[in-house]
Amino acid sequence: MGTRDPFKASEVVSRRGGAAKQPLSRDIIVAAALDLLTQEGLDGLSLRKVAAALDTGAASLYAYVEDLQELHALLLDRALAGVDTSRNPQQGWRARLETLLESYYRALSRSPGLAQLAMSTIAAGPNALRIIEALLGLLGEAGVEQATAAWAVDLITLYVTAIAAEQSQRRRQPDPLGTITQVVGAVSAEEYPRIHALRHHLLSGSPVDRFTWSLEVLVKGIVQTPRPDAPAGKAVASRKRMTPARNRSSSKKL
Amino acid sequence: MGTRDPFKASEVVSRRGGAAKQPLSRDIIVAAALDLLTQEGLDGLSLRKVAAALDTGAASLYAYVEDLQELHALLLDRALAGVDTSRNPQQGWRARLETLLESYYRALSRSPGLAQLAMSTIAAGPNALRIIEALLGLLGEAGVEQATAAWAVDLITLYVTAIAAEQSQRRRQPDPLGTITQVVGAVSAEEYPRIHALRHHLLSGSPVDRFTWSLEVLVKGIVQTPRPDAPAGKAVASRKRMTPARNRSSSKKL
DNA sequence: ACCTGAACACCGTTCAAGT
DNA sequence: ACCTGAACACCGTTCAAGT
Repeated sequence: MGTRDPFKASEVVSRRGGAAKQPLSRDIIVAAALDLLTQEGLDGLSLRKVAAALDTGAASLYAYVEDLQELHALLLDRALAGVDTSRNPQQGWRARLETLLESYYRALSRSPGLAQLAMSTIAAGPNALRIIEALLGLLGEAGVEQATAAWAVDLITLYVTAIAAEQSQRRRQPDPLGTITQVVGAVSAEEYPRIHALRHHLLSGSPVDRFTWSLEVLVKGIVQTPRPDAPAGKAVASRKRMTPARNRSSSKKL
Repeated sequence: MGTRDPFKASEVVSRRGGAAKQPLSRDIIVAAALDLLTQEGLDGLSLRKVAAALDTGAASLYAYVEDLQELHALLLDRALAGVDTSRNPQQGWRARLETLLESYYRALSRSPGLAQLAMSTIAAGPNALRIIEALLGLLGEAGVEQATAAWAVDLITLYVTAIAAEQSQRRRQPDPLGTITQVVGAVSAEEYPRIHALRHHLLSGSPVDRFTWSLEVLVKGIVQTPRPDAPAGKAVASRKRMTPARNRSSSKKL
């Protein structure tokens, strides 16, 4: 194990002969970790490797970071820095919502394993808060009651994270035997008639088409589904019978 | 500790003085792993510990299981065995859908870490297929066009898994500093006015209430949102009356 | 065939000791 | 104060050797 590996992979390497090590800092550590995550995926990310990339030992990182878990959280928030929440007043709430969530989705998909990491890390950094704030604003514009919007934000972000995680990892495995494709394609028509009949539909559609469709599902559902305990104030009077938002025809049974 | 006898935690322990080791088998390995997962969570699950519980070395497991990943997949499917897909013809599709998904959700929530595991494991075992098959049937009854139902199943299962994972891990941390509760509760009113204003709403609601609400959102959205490339006109336009999913006589292209 | 101890190449985290 | 080598207690996986 050569300790002096010229394997730095960071900006400041050495000026002349000597090894001019940059001073450690939270920021540099997080940057190196994100680099590593991007290049090697979640499994390739370790404190030891981050330390090695910074030409030090793993123990040194503990002066700046509590934990591997904390590093994960910092990593996630830094990755979310790229999400654009600026308002474009030209567009309606719906278009802006879609733009924002696509940006969110793309940020999580940028590095393999980032979305996976997001599924096991609570996103509560400044960038996550900025995104939530923006979402609340958009849902408000959409006329969603406040208490409902609070839950809706959770639902939406959870879903975007989940779908990014699912797809990031579908990409990890080119086509081993266990893949959905193989299983669904070979399913027995007697045992699972519906899966068999729909096997092509189940696998069809580009990620972006599915994403767009799912978003539409969520938005439509959210706009029409008040929280059970929502104030009966202006929009909804849902106490026992759930009546669709505003005044739709109340015929919808089943 | 000290829940069971010595250390075995499985049926066949020792008959007489000697240590009568049960023969290994896939089934026994998976059972031991599920035990371990239930008792110690995902982080406490390892091939070495499973082997130790079965009084052997980790290497021995490789005769029955390809991989840790494969063990995960087997584990997940075994956990899904408890999901009830039997039809109760007394109830409408909606009630049955809710029952099924609650059962699914509960199965994933039974062991800590199981839902997390599910997020990084493709569920394609017989029990997963059985659940998908049932979901397709229910969506068909709901009048959802077939191609749309195929995508909807993905959306629904992904969501149930994700919310189970989120909550299973919210339970892991009682209340360290980074928790959502702490962050959201202390957010600055100037920087994040909307989060601040809604901070109580954001945290309110029991898991089951949120789950039920989310499900309603999804179902309403799905019923009303055909796939972009779905056959137009024919069946479910937007919210017309549901057809009793009976007359399959008309030409069912695709 | 089935099983296994030992080894290999890794982990996160702690700590006494260095500067 | 900051940094570190070494150690501790773990991992998944492989393999030659045992029965």
